[in-house]
Amino acid sequence: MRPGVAMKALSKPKAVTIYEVARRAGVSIATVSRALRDSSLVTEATRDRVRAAAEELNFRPSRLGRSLAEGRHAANGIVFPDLVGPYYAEVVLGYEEVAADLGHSVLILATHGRRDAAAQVLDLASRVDGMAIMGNTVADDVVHTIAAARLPLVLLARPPVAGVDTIRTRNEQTAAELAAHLAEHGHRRVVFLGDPAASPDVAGRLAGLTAGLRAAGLPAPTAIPTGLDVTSGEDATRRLLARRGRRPDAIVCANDEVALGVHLAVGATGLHIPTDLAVTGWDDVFAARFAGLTTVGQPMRELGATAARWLHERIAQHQEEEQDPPHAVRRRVLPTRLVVRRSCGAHSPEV
Amino acid sequence: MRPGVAMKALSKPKAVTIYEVARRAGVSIATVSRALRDSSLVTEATRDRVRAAAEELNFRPSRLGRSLAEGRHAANGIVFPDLVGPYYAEVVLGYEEVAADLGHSVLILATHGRRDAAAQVLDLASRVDGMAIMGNTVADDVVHTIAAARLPLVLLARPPVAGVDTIRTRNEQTAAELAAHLAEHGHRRVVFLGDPAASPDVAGRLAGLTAGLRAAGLPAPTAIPTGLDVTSGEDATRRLLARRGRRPDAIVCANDEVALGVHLAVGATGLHIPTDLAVTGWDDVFAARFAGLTTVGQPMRELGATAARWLHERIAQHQEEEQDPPHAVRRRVLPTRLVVRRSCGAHSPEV
DNA sequence: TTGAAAGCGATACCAA
DNA sequence: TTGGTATCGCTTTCAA
Repeated sequence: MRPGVAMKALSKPKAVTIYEVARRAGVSIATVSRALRDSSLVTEATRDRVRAAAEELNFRPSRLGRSLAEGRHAANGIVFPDLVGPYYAEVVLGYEEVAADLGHSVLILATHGRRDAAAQVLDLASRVDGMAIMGNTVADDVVHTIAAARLPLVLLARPPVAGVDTIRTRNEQTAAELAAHLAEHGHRRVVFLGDPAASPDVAGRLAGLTAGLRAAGLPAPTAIPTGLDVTSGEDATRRLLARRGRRPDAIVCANDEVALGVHLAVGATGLHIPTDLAVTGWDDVFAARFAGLTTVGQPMRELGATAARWLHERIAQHQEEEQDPPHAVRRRVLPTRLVVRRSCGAHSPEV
Repeated sequence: MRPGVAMKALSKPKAVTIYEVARRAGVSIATVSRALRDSSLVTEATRDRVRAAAEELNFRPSRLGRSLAEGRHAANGIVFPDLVGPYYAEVVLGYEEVAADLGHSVLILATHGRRDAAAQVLDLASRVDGMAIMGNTVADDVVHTIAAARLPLVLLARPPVAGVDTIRTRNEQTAAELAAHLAEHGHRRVVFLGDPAASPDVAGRLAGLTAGLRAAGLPAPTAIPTGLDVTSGEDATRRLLARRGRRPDAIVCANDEVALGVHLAVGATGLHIPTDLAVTGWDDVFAARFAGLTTVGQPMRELGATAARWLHERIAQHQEEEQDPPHAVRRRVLPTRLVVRRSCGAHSPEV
């Protein structure tokens, strides 16, 4: 035994290819390919022989070779701002589950507000047969670029772009309901915590709130731009309560984490929710239930699942159809529902 | 204008390839490749010409072509059971963030307890340069198969496998601390809600609890196999409280969702936590704070981040090094910490 | 500095 | 039914 040779043999482990299987089975690579893909064009005997050879060599076909030849990735992607908080995780979960069932691998990309997000999204585009893009992740021109390249696309929780499917959840209308509810409970001075510029959803909620308050004969809410996490909610609340002048009697938050931050900060001051101050959130995250937070529930799982389903259809159409007229652009707004708990001053025992 | 031709032109949109860029720029494809990848082997003039041509044609290099030629995917994967609950989402987030920073795309795969999980994982293996596998997703033999194929691998929250890196969080020791804490508060009759067979983590927690109680001179806990979600916790609690005989005075749960389920079910009976019954969870999810739940915090983000970092190192080593001796197998157990809140009977004002 | 051509690992067409 | 071979789109020697 020559040690030098043994050493060499271990370096750069090459994967087993279809050629080796062919040689071992004594057939051509074409036959191997057919045998392994259950083509009816091979004798049972040959197929078994090939199978055995593949088995012995522990052959796993290269995805790259396959995809290049087939002209498809059998994978698709989803782009979201971040995975912090339950909201995006739920959407991604709904997406992954459906996509996997439909035979696609799933690539995820969290942009984290990075400046080079566009480049990352473009890179992702080169790895998939289609992708879903959520909220405020990339600018419209990037979406246009990708759409122009004819990559199947679905937009989530984002303003529509011409020619591209879009799914959103209802913001304005339910926010108006929330406003009406607050008005009924006698709240007059309403503050909104959230940055409408940060996300289309937030903007919609503020718009609906404003409209709802107006309809109840109340003044527009004071909007205070705030991040979407707990800490932002706490900080904003501390600043707000430290201000001189009349205290607001209701704080409507852009999402539940902010509202829970408010909850914590208010608790620390000795003020009581909802007696001294009403607080509401949005999303109905798991924790909202335990904090008794009035909020708005939205079908996050379904949002992701629908996106995956639509995307699948677009991809299938893209790959199969020869004639051009693609079916009409789809738009859908999923319903949301007001979830009343203690924090808004209601006295229903609902939990 | 001939409509027929125009129609035809629209079907099967072919992507722009390097050949067209080459033709347009009046150079060879080799030069295009070099120019676009900032090789020092091209004149500035040529490079600019190529760049311009690429720009005009809106050329995006094919990932498949590139990867096939380079022999790497520039992508890696993470396998987890599900994305339900905050735990896995956090781990995946930590993973994605680091992996993206290191230039890898991320493929996710939730096995959802499917029977064909092994096949899915094997498929994933053919799409990545390395992968992280969490908890109870696939059997050890699948892990062995993948490891044998020399695909870089990191195991998460899972018993070690020979030759493969593993990262876990501390279970036994902290569970024993928890037991001691409960004993101090005078709890004697302890029930454990969770299925040790379901996950190595759960088994570790039960083992630590048992050891801790024994050390305090108390009998072993009664273990009731339970799922890991809220509903399972509620159901188990209802059954437990309906049983005749002495009620337990502490329920230790395998994770926070179960504990919060207990919380809800107990609340519905009119019993009071912690006066009538102590309850503890595990994970310190966001909601635990608002439910006043005593639990154990673990660094989920860091778990994912570390996995991504280790995997990156393994991949780099795998692709670059010629000589064989790979560096030693790594094992790490990340620390966890007891988070005492109201639900265990402590009277600390901590929130 | 540039170009021709040999891979990379499959699929699928066309003959045999 | 099988085999030979072109093809997918790129990277990277090897020559010029």
